[in-house]
Amino acid sequence: MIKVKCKNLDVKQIADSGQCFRWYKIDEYKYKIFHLQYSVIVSQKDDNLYFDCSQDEFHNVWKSYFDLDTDYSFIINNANTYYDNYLLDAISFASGMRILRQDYWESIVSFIISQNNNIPRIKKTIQRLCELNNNQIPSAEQLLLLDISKIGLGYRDKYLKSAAEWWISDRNDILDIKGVGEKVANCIRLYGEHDLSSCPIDVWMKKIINEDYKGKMPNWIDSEYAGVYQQFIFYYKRERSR
DNA sequence: CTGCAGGCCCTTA
DNA sequence: TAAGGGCCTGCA
Repeated sequence: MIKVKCKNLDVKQIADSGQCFRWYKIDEYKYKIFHLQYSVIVSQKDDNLYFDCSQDEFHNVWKSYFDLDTDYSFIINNANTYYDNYLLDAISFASGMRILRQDYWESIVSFIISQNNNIPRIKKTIQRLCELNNNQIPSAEQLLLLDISKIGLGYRDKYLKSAAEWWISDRNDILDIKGVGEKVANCIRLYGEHDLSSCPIDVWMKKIINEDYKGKMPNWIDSEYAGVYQQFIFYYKRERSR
């Protein structure tokens, strides 16, 4: 068991932020998390995180996954320069939010599935997809060989096949994938490439812009941390609307 | 029963 | 920076 002290990290906030779909809640502040070929049980008490894995695995895998080398207090302080009270309220509400460094291919698969979909079904579908492949996200090559027509993907099944073909043909513009538009592309850039300036504008963000920003784009939208600020606000809005 | 959930594709104008 | 209908599925 590894114990790590972490500032600006709240596993519950991350788990409920809609960026990851393979976290399984075991208990309050305790989750089983799958990433690549690894899985770990993580629990949190105050600023301490407990990882049920070896020192080596923590340093090679989970430290990076949780983005522990990024200084979120800097990103949070930088928000003061925008004089945006809604953003500052969201940050104080969700100061443990982080952008995980998820696998690029898994992000492509996950966020294609997420389109026009709800989180419980996204999670269920991804789990069934993994069950077809020894409880791991199938690689592009494996995906092309699998029958994915009966796991509840709906019309998105052909988009996943398109993504697999795109991957194998070694292209690089994700917008060439059928089923990837601007919103999904920005999710892939933010969560899969850790491009913190990418800011997915989904129906919730549109609602926030309309209701809380009077229809005007926030002035931090072109910031190098726009994706992180979006994550604070998205979580804040959704939690308060429950 | 309808409506809808963190969109995108495709047709049409 | 065009607009809008259709789309799989599960759940309220």
